[in-house]
Amino acid sequence: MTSTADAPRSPGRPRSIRADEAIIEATLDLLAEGSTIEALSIEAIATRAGVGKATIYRRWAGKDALLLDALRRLKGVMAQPAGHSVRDDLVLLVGAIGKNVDPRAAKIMPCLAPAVNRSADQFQLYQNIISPRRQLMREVLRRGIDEGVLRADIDVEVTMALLTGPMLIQRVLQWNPDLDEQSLPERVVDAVLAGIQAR
Amino acid sequence: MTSTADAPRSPGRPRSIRADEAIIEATLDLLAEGSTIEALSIEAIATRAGVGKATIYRRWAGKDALLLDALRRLKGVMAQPAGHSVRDDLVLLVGAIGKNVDPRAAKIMPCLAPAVNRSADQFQLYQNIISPRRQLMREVLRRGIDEGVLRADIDVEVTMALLTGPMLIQRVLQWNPDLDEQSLPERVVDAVLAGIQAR
DNA sequence: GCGTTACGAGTCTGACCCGTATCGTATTTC
DNA sequence: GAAATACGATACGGGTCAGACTCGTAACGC
Repeated sequence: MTSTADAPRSPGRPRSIRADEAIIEATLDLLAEGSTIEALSIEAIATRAGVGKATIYRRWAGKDALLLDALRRLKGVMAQPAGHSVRDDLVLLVGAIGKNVDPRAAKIMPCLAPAVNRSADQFQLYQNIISPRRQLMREVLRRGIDEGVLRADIDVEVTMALLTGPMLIQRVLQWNPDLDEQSLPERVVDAVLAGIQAR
Repeated sequence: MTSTADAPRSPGRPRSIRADEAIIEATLDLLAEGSTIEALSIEAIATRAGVGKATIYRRWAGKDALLLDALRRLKGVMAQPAGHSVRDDLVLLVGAIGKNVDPRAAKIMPCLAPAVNRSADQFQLYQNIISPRRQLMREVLRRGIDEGVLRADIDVEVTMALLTGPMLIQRVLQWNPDLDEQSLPERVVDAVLAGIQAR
């Protein structure tokens, strides 16, 4: 991002904040409506935002830079576990997967899958977004171990994948159309807690 | 697909099977090399296949139809569980996730994530590929219940998501770069079997 | 050999897009 | 009010691509 630096003082008309907002919003809207990342054109964004193309190029170097900013805007606030019950905290965190504050996020996420694997930048962006969330879950699991609610010999990293994976493939890929998405967090957490082996 | 119908008998030169193959192969190659679905152009495919554009349009109505056929070709043979140990069968099935006979499949799969959510056709194609695999896993789980190895009260559908999800997000999204992909199937299966709750 | 169809290669029109430049106008500082 | 910079709109050259088409040639049935 270039604008709103600590600017000593510049002459001339200042950049419109409304234009900034409109451009970002238009980008996210178009993505959420089904445009894929590369089908997204600056021209379409400008039209949608009611803005001249030059206004976009004045702020960002190109589509990639704009996308980076737009997606950053999307990640929103992380869910905050209450800290009482380990199970309830896990249900909260699992339920928050792929469910950002911004409802457009759910539609946009699948589009990122290809980008994540092809561009190191996008991969880093993705990791930057999810690694603090992983950390949050890691802490809850560690707390569970400390409190004796969870076994001490579990593999925390694998457990995180166990909790996250089912939710993610369901939200991003609609992996199994017969699975009820709403009750899934609870059922996943309880299944992981209990295990499936007869005993 | 249009060719190789039960054709009563047609005059003129028959369609070249080699061209059919070359076009499909070129399509898969280009996808595996990093082209996204929509960046893929008929022109590029024709050039890569050493084929005229008309030869492609003579067989398929457009890019979508061609892609549908190409991806169908990709799904390959399903892993076949041995049927001795439920755990070993599950490890085999989980290990086979996203690991098709065709090595290009792993590179291509992430590209499909956006398509799956935007086109009903692509969604159906995806479900057609994975639902028999889900069925295979379902049968193993049911067998485990019958044999008393697994508890009778488990939710089979959720358990499948539990086993599949972690592997899929790791292979498709590189969700957690620190997770060792090779040992993951075993660790996932064992964790799901045992559960994580202290007891 | 003749009609038919396919072949690879290439051409052509019409979209669409990028990134830059140039309008006339609006908003700011000095 | 003058200089500077922003604005939306639009035009531009350069590029890629879809699809339909045209070549001259090749392979088949009769």
